[in-house]
Amino acid sequence: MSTDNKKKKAATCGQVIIHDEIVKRVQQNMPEEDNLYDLADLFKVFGDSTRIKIIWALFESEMCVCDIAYLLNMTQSAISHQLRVLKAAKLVRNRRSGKTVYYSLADSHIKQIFEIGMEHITEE
Amino acid sequence: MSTDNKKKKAATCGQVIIHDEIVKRVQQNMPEEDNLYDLADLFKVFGDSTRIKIIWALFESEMCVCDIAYLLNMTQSAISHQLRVLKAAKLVRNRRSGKTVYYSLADSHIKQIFEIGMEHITEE
DNA sequence: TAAACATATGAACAATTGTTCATATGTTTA
DNA sequence: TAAACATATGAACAATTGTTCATATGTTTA
Repeated sequence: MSTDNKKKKAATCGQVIIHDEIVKRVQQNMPEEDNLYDLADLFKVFGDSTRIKIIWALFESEMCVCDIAYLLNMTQSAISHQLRVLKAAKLVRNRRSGKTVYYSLADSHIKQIFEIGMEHITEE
Repeated sequence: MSTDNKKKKAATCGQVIIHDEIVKRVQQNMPEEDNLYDLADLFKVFGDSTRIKIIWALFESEMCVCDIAYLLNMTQSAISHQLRVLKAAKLVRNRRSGKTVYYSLADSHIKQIFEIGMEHITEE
C-alpha cells in the first residue's frame, strides 16, 4: 500500500513534488482561513515586549494603569494604548473603582503559552 | 500579618497604589529583559498568517519551498522570505536534496502553543 | 461647581514588516 | 559546459505599528 508512491505535479514550479494524500491531509487539517487570521492576530498581541511585560505584571495581581506605568517605567499613555490592544484581544478585563481603573488577566491560557514559549527560547 | 495594608506611592502619578510586596514580587518574577525580548520576538514570528499557514502545513510532513508555495497559493519568493524568518527563530530546519530544499518543523512545542491559542480564540 | 486627578484617545511620526520584482546562487542534466 | 531549474536574496514600496504629545473624558473632593 505505501509502496505505491503516487506523485503529483505542483502547479507553481512544475516540479514533481508532494504526494496527493499529503496535499489532501494539509487541506483537510488546515483550520478555517478566519481562524488562521485570528490566531495570527492573537500572537501579534504577544509579539511586543511592552505587552509581554504588562501581562507578566498582571500574573501577580490586578493593577491600575498607573501601577503598570510605574512598574514598567513608561508613560501612562503608552500603557493605556497597549491595554486597549490587550482588551480588544480579550486578554485583560478592567473594572473601575472611582477614578482608578484596575486591569486583570482575562484568560487562563496565557501563562501556559508563555511558559512553553520560554521553553523554546531557553532550550537552544 | 495581612491585616497590615502598607501602601506605597508610585512615582509616576503620585497616587497611592500597589502594596510594596506586590511591587517586589513583580520585580522578582519578571524574567530577564533579554528573555522578554526573545519571547516577544518568538510570538512576533507567529503573528503572521502566512507563517502560521506554513507551520500548519509542516505539521503534516516535511515539504520543499515549491510545495508550500503551491499549497498556500503564494509566490516562491514570498515563501522563501518567510521560511528564512522561521529558520532564524529556530522553528524550522531544512535539508537540501539536489536542487530541492526540504523544510520541516524543528520544535515540538509549536503544536501545543497553537492549540492553546486556538482554544483562546474559539472559546469566546 | 471648580479643581484635581486617573485614564482614554486622536494625530503625527519614525520604525518595522510583508510582498513583489529582478536577479544571484547552487545543483543537476543533456 | 551550457541550459534548466529550485531556492535565496537585495531593493523598493505600501502598510502596519508603538510611542509621544496634547487634550478629552470620567470621577472625586473641597
